[in-house]
Amino acid sequence: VPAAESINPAARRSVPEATVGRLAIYLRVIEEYLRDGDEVISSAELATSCGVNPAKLRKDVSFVGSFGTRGVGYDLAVLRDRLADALGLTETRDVVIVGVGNLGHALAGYGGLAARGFRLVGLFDADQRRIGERIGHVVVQPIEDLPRVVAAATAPIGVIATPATGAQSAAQRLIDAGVTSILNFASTILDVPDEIEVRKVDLASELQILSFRERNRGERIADGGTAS
Amino acid sequence: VPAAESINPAARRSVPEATVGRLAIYLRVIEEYLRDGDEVISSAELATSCGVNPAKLRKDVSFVGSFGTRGVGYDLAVLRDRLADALGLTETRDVVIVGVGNLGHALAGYGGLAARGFRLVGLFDADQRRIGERIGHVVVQPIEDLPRVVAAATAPIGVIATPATGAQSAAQRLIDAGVTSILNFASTILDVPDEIEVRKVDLASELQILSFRERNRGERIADGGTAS
DNA sequence: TAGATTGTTAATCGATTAACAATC
DNA sequence: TAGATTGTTAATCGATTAACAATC
Repeated sequence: VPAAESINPAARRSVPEATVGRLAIYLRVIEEYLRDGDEVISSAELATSCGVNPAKLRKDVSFVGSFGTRGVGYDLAVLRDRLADALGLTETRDVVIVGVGNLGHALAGYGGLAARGFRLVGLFDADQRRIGERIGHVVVQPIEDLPRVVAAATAPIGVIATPATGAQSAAQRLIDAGVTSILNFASTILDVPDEIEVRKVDLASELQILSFRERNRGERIADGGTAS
Repeated sequence: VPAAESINPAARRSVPEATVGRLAIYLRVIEEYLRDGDEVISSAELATSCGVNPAKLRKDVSFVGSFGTRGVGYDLAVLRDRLADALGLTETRDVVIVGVGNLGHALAGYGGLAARGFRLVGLFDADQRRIGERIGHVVVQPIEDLPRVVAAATAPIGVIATPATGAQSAAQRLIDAGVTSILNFASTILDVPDEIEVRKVDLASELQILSFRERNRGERIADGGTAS
């Protein structure tokens, strides 16, 4: 008897973190198949293209719903729409970037943002000399203008692309302005309140992990094999 | 009776993937404490600074060895040396970057590389117009020169910073040249042989994960809380 | 009906963490 | 000796995957 539990709305199964990341990958690969004119795909084929186990793919998709056809596969257009919906890509999300050095420039010019429903609404730098520069259709503003831009945007995500020394201060300014989700490219652990969501991308750490694996080749006992 | 197992060298416990990533973080934070002139630290304090559970930190460190002092803590200099050693940072690792657009520029100019024992030995681009440009002390070369540079380097890590359309071809060139570890910034799943190690950093995916979390605030049932 | 493939259950595997004996 | 903190065990938790009933 499954009982009460399934009635409680708070118990609705939340999508695991790892699954969310993979759904984004599935979505991108699905779009490639659609561009090629395909209409239906099996979990086996899609999983191969995404570099995952078919069972894992089906399980991941099942968190969003069940809209495949047994004996046939998934309708690619339906799958795309449902995943995009689940990932919140039907509405545009605003993004502000703090720090307009090399990395900030790269992020600001990254076409993938707009392609996936993100809109860059602000570029900020503490360095006077960078103020006024135009990147794409956005002009670099002084960091003091951050609160005004955040207030005008709808729940923007803050991206920190400053040097490590400026990262904590950038985070504080973002939080004070009302930002609750931060993507941190600086190699610093940010000290933030619990309710602020932070993700960290650390280039040097990624290289260190690769470096470690290389050194330990062969020492490994049957590992999971993170293929691409 | 623990027996034979502990004798078999292949059974030597390998360091888990997730642990390797955190060791790199611990190392960076330890270096900050050393700069401040500190000499000893408890797992509790270091764990707080790194945003992890003290038990997890001790467990992670124990994969590398046991060199703390009960009742006292860890000697910071010893801990740094052992972690750096375990992560293979005592010897310099060579790095080549394929694709010198905005992101390639950012990576080439990233000071954190040299600071953590990585040496940029080659910059390559398929676009004629970019050949010859000097970034730092490295000059951009035509992609055809890749094999020669890789052959001269010691097991370099290949970084792909091309647009998505050029990523698979870049990967193939790297592999043909003899590279076995690849860090992929392009938003494409690379099709590579099993023995090639690939890590993927996808900016848009990171934003999508943040975006998803934001949308589902409150729906979550007591989650792990990935603090900073 | 026979063949194929999903959706889901249950088993497995690995990672996190509480707890505590060891020991400084 | 008393207090502190490590190193490690064992329990918990969550994620992966094999397997198969459901069903097109």
